[in-house]
Amino acid sequence: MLQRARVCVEGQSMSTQTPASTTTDSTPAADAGDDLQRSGRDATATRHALVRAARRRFATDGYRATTVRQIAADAGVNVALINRYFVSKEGLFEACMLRTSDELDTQTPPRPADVEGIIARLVEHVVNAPDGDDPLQLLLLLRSSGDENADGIRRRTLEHFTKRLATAAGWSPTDPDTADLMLRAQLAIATMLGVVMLRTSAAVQPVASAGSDDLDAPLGEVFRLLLSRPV
Amino acid sequence: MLQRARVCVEGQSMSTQTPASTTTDSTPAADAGDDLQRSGRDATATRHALVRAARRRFATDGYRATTVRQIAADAGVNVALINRYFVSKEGLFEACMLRTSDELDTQTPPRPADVEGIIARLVEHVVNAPDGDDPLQLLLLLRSSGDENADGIRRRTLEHFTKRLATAAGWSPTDPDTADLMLRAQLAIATMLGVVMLRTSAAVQPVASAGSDDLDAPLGEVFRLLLSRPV
DNA sequence: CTCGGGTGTAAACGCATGCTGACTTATCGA
DNA sequence: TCGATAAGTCAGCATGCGTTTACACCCGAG
Repeated sequence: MLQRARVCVEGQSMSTQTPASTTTDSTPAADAGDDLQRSGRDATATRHALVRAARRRFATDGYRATTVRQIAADAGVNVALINRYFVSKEGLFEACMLRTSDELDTQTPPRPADVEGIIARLVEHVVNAPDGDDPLQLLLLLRSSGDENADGIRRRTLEHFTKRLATAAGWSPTDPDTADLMLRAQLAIATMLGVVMLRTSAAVQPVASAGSDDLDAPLGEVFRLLLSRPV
Repeated sequence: MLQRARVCVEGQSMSTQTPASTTTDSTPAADAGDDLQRSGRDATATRHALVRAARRRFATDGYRATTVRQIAADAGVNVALINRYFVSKEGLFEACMLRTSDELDTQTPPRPADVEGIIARLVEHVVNAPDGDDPLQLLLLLRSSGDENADGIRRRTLEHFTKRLATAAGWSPTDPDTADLMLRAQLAIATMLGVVMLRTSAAVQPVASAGSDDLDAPLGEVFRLLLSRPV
């Protein structure tokens, strides 16, 4: 190892970030080449830019098809910095996965339950797939790096997300009546992932060009069927 | 191009195939290394073995992560024969995709409708995912090679499958009451793909180890909700 | 027998990839 | 002001990839 080798998630802990970067959060940015012309010399911003670019590339193109040079170019950063800050390509992927895991955590409630609200948010995620970064992070959960570490994180993230969703829908480890909610919540997640996949990666019609008006109703039905308790 | 460059699907048109190959069809064969110790000198059998091995590799590991040497080793065949018979790795992928497209075609009825029967078959496909070759071919539909040709075939296959399923469920291009069935059929396909993905690629619990008893009911509900006309 | 084409083999080529180590440049406290 | 250290740059290495080329083998037709 070189020096200290800090493979951190650099998530909610950073505060003084993004200098000279106008597109910080939820701007569309359909083109892959933003983050350019940064006024360097800011390690935190550099790491952030790398993770941002990497998440997009990994999610859309997959792990193997993405090259570190592409990521570095997208982030407007020298290639060697990937190895400096994340040790390896796989370390960067792991950081992306951890970040997605954290974001997913903050977006799903820990314990209580408001099934209709949850359903609405799930649908929103799927529908907004082509734009923004939020739905792409879902596709990241389907991408395998082939490495034990990163894929373990991926599996645990999906299982944790499942438990969160099932809990929000009323699952309880003690109540045998809610035992199947775990599996049902996971089927809902599988549906989400499948739809996002078809919409973005494969661009299959008609679902790829379907809007909120077309998708809200059937998706809501499916999620309601899976997550609402039959009283 | 070298000589004639026949990139054929070699599907239903071959009859005198598989000499000295005991495991021809639906044997489990969870290990990746069958097809070995072939008694060479049979181009048809060689092509068949290559496609068989390639489909498994492409479906499980993805296009980029699969190497031609792996495929050749799985098929018990020299690497150069891939280029001889399929011109390139991408040509082999295209042949795999075409074969999947054809098999999917023969398995879905062309016009009539027996929704319950269709649903039962869809569920069967998903549940049997870890074993056999049938469900793996579904994952192939999610894999992108990055090439225009193969990915076009993939998109068209998915769209054709959508139309088949919607038609079987009662969709008619003239009847406006059935207009949304197209999208609903595609959501059903997305659900299938998502579940198979979670079961095989990510091995996420509890869906990965769920059996027919656990999956039949909720999956049937979802497919029925999406495909059955509300009278 | 011999010839020729179909089949399989072995070795290597060119290239792109991930990664490394030595170097330069900016930043900031003493 | 100045040097120590962090931040970034550059050229190149080693490897694995897809592909190609040249060669050996088998077998039926003439």
